[in-house]
Amino acid sequence: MATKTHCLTPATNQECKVAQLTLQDTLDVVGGKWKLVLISILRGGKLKFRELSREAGISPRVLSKELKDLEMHDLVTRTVQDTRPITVEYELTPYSETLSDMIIAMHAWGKQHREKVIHKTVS
Amino acid sequence: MATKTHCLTPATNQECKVAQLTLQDTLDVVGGKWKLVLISILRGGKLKFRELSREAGISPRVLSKELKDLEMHDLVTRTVQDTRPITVEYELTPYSETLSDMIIAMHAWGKQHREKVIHKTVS
DNA sequence: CAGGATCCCAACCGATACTG
DNA sequence: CAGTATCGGTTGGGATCCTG
Repeated sequence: MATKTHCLTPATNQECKVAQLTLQDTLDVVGGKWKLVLISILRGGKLKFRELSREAGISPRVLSKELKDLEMHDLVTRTVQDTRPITVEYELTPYSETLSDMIIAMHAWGKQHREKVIHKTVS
Repeated sequence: MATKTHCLTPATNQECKVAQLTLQDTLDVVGGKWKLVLISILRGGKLKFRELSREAGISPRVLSKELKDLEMHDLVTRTVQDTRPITVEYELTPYSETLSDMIIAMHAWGKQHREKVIHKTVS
């Protein structure tokens, strides 16, 4: 095949494959319907389980799973408060800040895209 | 407000909600398992349906659906070639370039994250 | 309140076979 | 080759109830 492939950086097909896998790594960690939304919400500060559930509009069962995943990837911390009844606070880790560029880019794109769609619809 | 795009400091709940919806808009368009991978692959140049299927490791049925979605959002073009048998080429639109920042950020994060995980595992 | 257990439905997705 | 149709497995996720 014609190897005029041009990925993110000029590269061989091999490197293209690697780039693809790298992208998929990212999607494995923060892909899906909720993870980035939750992280985005937590950027506003720590929240309790229930608050988070309400903010995101996500059921407890799914939220619980998502938070476990995020915790496993060192993106959020889970802290049990010694109250009565107990409450649990979730907070972003310093490591989660590495996602900032991505989130900002996605947010910017969504905004831009919405405006484009509106233009198209109106015209 | 132009400086801080996120609700870190004193932002209203309203603005947080809007930010969340904007992020979800993006996820609606390019979220899921395949869309960004396909776009990433097509950055290497136009490809025929089968080539794309092989490159991504995606079944024809799913690929067909994904491409329709992408085409609908003006991210790829579908061009029928007058060959025998006919072939169809898929190519990124100029508009798809607006996703560059996002894809680059995601790629960079995946790379960085993999290295971090390796460190953790080794240590 | 946190979050696990259960039930159940819908979407997703892969494999394969088939048609133009 | 491009793409659809069919089937069947897997996953996602909402609702509800339940316990510590």
